[in-house]
Order: sequence, then C-alpha cells, then structure tokens
Amino acid sequence: MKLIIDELEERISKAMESVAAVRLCAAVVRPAADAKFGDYQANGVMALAKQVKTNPRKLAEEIVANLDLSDMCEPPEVAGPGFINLRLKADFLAARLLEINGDADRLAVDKAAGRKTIVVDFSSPNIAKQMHVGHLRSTIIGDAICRMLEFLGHNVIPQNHIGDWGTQFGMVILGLWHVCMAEEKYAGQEPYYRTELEEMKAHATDRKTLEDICRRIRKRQEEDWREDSYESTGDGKKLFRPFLDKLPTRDESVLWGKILSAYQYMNMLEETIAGMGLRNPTLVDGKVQDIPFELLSRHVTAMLQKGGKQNQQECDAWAHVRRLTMKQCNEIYRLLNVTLNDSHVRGESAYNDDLPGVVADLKKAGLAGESDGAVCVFPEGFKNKEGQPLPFIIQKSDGAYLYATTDLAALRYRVYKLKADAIVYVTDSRQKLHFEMLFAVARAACWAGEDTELTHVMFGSVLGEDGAPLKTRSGENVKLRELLDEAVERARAVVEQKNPELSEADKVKIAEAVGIGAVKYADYSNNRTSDYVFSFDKMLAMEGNTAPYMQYAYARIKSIERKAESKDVDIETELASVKELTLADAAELDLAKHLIRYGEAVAAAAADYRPNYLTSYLFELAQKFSAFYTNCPVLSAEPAKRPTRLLLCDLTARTIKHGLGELLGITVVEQM
RNA sequence: GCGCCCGUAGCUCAGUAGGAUAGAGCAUCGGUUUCCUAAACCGAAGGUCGCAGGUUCGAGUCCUGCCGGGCGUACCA
Repeated sequence: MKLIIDELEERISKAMESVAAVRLCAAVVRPAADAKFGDYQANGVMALAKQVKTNPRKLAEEIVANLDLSDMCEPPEVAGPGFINLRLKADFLAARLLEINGDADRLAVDKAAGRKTIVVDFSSPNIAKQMHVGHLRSTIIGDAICRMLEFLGHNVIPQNHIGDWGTQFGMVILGLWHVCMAEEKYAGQEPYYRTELEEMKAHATDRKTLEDICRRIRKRQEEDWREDSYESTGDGKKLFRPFLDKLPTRDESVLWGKILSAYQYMNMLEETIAGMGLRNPTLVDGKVQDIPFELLSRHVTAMLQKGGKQNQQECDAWAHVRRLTMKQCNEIYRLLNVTLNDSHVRGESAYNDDLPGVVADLKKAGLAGESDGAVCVFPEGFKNKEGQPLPFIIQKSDGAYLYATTDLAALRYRVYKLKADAIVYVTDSRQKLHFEMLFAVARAACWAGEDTELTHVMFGSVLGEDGAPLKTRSGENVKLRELLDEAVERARAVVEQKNPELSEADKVKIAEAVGIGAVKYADYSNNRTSDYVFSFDKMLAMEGNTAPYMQYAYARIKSIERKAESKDVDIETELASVKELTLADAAELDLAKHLIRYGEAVAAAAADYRPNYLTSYLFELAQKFSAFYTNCPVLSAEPAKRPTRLLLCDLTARTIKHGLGELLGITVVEQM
C-alpha cells in the first residue's frame, strides 16, 4: 500500500495547485511536531502564500475547503501561521493494521515505484591482512543499504572491491616464501620471521645493530634463494614450488597466522633496510642480477603483474593468499550476519587488464595529459594549495596504476556491463575528495551520464574513549575478530547474570545475537557522517537506544505468546479471526499509529542511505510497546479487548524482527 | 595557506526540503513490582543550538565573518 505520508502529500499538493493556480506545489507533509497537532502536518502552504503574495491562513482555509481526505482523516484544521493539521481516523488506522496483519512478508510496505539496478561498493578488505575496526562501518552500513534497497524492490549488485592488487603484493609473496623457508629449510626452529621481527622492533632506535641484523638477514636470504633451485639459480623449484603445491591441503588457520606474521616481517624489514645500501641478487629476465635490497618486493610485484609462465610461482602464491584471506573475511561476514559472499567479490585485480585502456581512452578524449611525469586528469573546479588545477593521477611516473585508475575501470564496468543506474560507494569520509574527482572525471569522459547516479555514502571514524581513532594500547588497529569476540563474551556475562537457568545452547545463541547486535546497532544508530565513540558498556546497556533494549522488547512479546498456551489462548485463531479493533487506551493508539509508519521509516532510511532513521523508528516502536506492555495486560484482558492487544503485540514483534533482522541483519532472540 | 566536515543539556547523540514551545538516551533526583521477563515503566530537573552579524512572517537548519576541533590537499588506498 502507498505510504500515508505520500498519499497526503499528493492530495494536498494537488489541492494547492488548483486553489493557487500554481504548478508543482509541495505540501511538505511531515509527522506532527507535537501529538496535540494531530498525526501529520502540512508545512508547504506558507511558502506558497509568499509565492502568490496572499495571506497564508486564508490560503490554507481555501485549500482545506478544496480537499477531500475524509477516507483517511478527520476534518483538517488550519493552525498557527498556516499549518494544516491532520488526524487519522480511527477506522482508517484499524484498517491499516489489518492490512499489515494480512501481509506476512512485507508488512504492507510497497516496493519502490521504479526498479533500478544499484551497485553497492562496500567492505573492501585487503589481502594478507586481517579485517580491523576500520572495515566495520563500510561492511555493515553497506550491508544494511543492500538489504533495504533489495526490500524496496531494486536490483542490488553488491561489489566487494577487495585490495588484491598493487604494490604491496611483492611483500605478500616474499612473505609466503619466508614461511616456506622457515618450514622447509629451518624446520623445527622458531620461525625466523617471528624472531627477527621482534629483534628489529627491539632495536628500533639502534641503527648500528639494525644494520648488522639486516646484513645477516640479507646474507641468509641470498643463500636460501640460491639453494632453492634445481635447474637454474633461484628458480624456486626445490622448495617453493612443492610448498605452493601442497598449500591447499594445509590447516588453514595455522597457515593464515604464519602468513600474517611473515607479511608484517616483510613490512618491517623493507622499512628498516631503506637507505642502508644493501644489494641482493634476483632473477631479472632470466639472469641473476644485483638490485637494491629494498626494491626486491617491488620487483616481485612486477613479476606478478607481468604474469605468464615464467612468473607462475608468483601468481600461484598470490592466488593462495587471496583465497585464504577471503576465507577469513567470510568467517567475519558470517559472524556479522552480513550477506556478502564470494560471488560479490570483484577486486582490483579484476580490472588489471582494463587499466591501460582507461588511461589511453582518457588521453584520446583529451582529458588526460602528462604532468611531472605522471598521467593526470585535471577535472574542472578542483584546486591545489597554490590555486593551480588539482590533478587526478591515473598513472604514476614509473608507469604503475593507482586506485584512481582502478576505480575508473570499475566504474566503467559497472555502468557498461552491470548496467548500473546508480553506484553507491560506502567508504570513510576521508576519501570524499577522491570520489568527487572520480565522479567528475567519469562525467567528463561520459562514462556516467546524467541519468547515472553516483553517490559517496561516507561515514566517520570509530573512536576510542579518549576521542582518538580506536587503537590497541600498542597503537595497532583493533582486529575486528577480537572486537566481536569481546562483545559476545561481555554479552554472555550479562546473560549468565540475568538468566542463569537457560540452557547452555540458548546462552551461546543469545550472547552472540546480543553481542554482535550491540556492536552493529550502536553503529547504525549514529548518524553515519559523524565519528562515534566506541563503548562496550554503552552499546550493551539494557537501557536506552541499544540492541539489547530492542531485543528485549521482542523477547517479551514472544514470552506472551508462549504463555498464551498455558492460559488456553489460541493466538493464531484469535489473530486470524480479528475483524474489528478496539483501540481505546492511549498506549494502544500510540503504538498503533507508530506501527503503520514502518514503511515511511524504511523509505526515509533508504532514500538517504541512513540506517539511523530506521533505528530511531525501531527504538520509538520498542518504547511505545513497553509503555503499552506496562499499561495494557494482554492475556488477562477482557475478551473484547484481547484480540486487538494480541494483534498489536504480534505486529510489533514482526516489525522489530523485520527491521532488525531482515534490514539490519541483527538477530532477534525468543528469550533473553 | 586552501578545501571539506563538525561545534545542540553535565556526558553521548537525534533533529529527514526553513516551520509551531529544540528532542532522545545516559547520568542525577523522585515514584511504580500480589499482575504476560523491573534487561521495564511513569515523572522531575537540566539549553544564549560555539560567537557576531545578515536573509525571512519564521533560522539549530540558508548567507558572511570570527573562534575552536577533525579530515583532506601530485604520484598510498
């Protein structure tokens, strides 16, 4: 069914148009600012009065006289300087409730008028790294957006644009090679990539000792590399090739831990050796050549990107690490109850072959040119520090491509191949300028026309209690896994305290739903554009706008339904046979009027990609239900009142379950 | 320097085209349990919407200046 607010907007706008003889009037219908003004108010008459230079109250009176809302509202009232106040009729309200009751799947929320193909770009973790708190917001906000748009009937294409290509992959591959050496050649010893990492950290300020350590590492690396061969020096055929081949059979969690360590080791090593003047041999075009040690990983990156038979090992190593990373990510997605899966992954590497074409096409179009050795586009309206045009760099002076290039290639793919009507990028607000320029270039190149909507759905940072971006005590990013585990653990402690008699299985289930739900809900309930302070205590509090409060409201309703049996109340029959409602108590009316507005909340949240509009609605719903619950007994109500109250309970439960569960991916529990 | 975002109750935040007396939650104070989960409910108190101008019948919302904070700003993503 059509949203009430839209229906009112349409009818009042038409009345305004005919009374004032002005085309395209806006009634500006909003929920009433105060319940004493009714349920809705139209604010647009004052602006119209100004436009046609007439008295707003008088104009409002005329509009009301030309308006027939008798099927929905009590006679409209003109108030204040020219507001039109509207109060829904009781029988209209009742009819709506019954309509919702009859629609189990959609709660009588219509699909959007025009079905669009919408690409949503979100989550985007990096290969060979663990997901950390920085990925939380993109992942869950993006998921909520997908779920809402999908529910509204759009063709949603989630895209997980993972960081699986780029300059750091040489380090990833070298890291894996170190894992191999530690296991195969130095088996039985503590892996050197771990001990040496600690060593480098310990002497971080002692340059002399660091140099000694790095020389030793370099020397061993050269020896290992020379030995790892059968046919020609450093071909990797002796140890690395067999190591790669048996990777698929390994215990993945153990291997994953090693990869993470080795990657950290490579990062540290490369940073440390810079400027030491060390050189190391490697194969360049089939010949052994000395190159600066710190350039080794970039050399390996180049081998990977070149591909082909000679670089098969590099490609295989990359593929293994990529596969393992996605397994870890999928595990987090499962925990977070996010719908992303492997079919949505289309990472940077997928666009690798398109990048030269992107640059060539932009050059051909006269948009891109060389500047200081780099290929740049200078979109209109962007200035740098000196007031000069700001470059959007699409190819570095060394020939390498950047994320600007990849994003352009992806955008083009999404418009041309996926037929996107809209592309939504869910990333943090620091990338605002990047996306503004990206969109400007895409428009200039006509890769996105006026009818293609490009939106940067940005969000703020997650802060610690100290107001700085959330980090561990040692200054590292907080691992998402650890964060979620702690939330579940804390929720478990509360369940244990509040409801010790529950079964172990129930406790586990409730703790996960409440813990994860709390983290997600806390994020959703904040305005996404602002930073927020992460606090377990606040998000797990049972009071206030939190997941547990919502889940508790739901659990109470389910409890009523369970109790019904022992009181010989057949809920199903009573609900199915309810034809007339007896909405009398203030709490009943208040709850009923809120229930019929679910569709408005979903539409508002989806239109602006703001989940907090939905959480606000749900919180108010739970509050109104709680008031109803304390004031209006259900099972012990007199027979005339009971069906209505049961219906209100059931609709509230279904709405919470739909909003929380289906649209936000927060699990509800039957008891807690 | 320039650009963008932010500044609302003691704290954390809403405020969806410029609309009526600026709202929640937490914390504080007071009340509610023979009754469906008190993980709850009801009430009280709490504000110069950073400051100063301007536009408007009407400004937390739009414009200008200032103060304070965050982020970004040519080869990271």
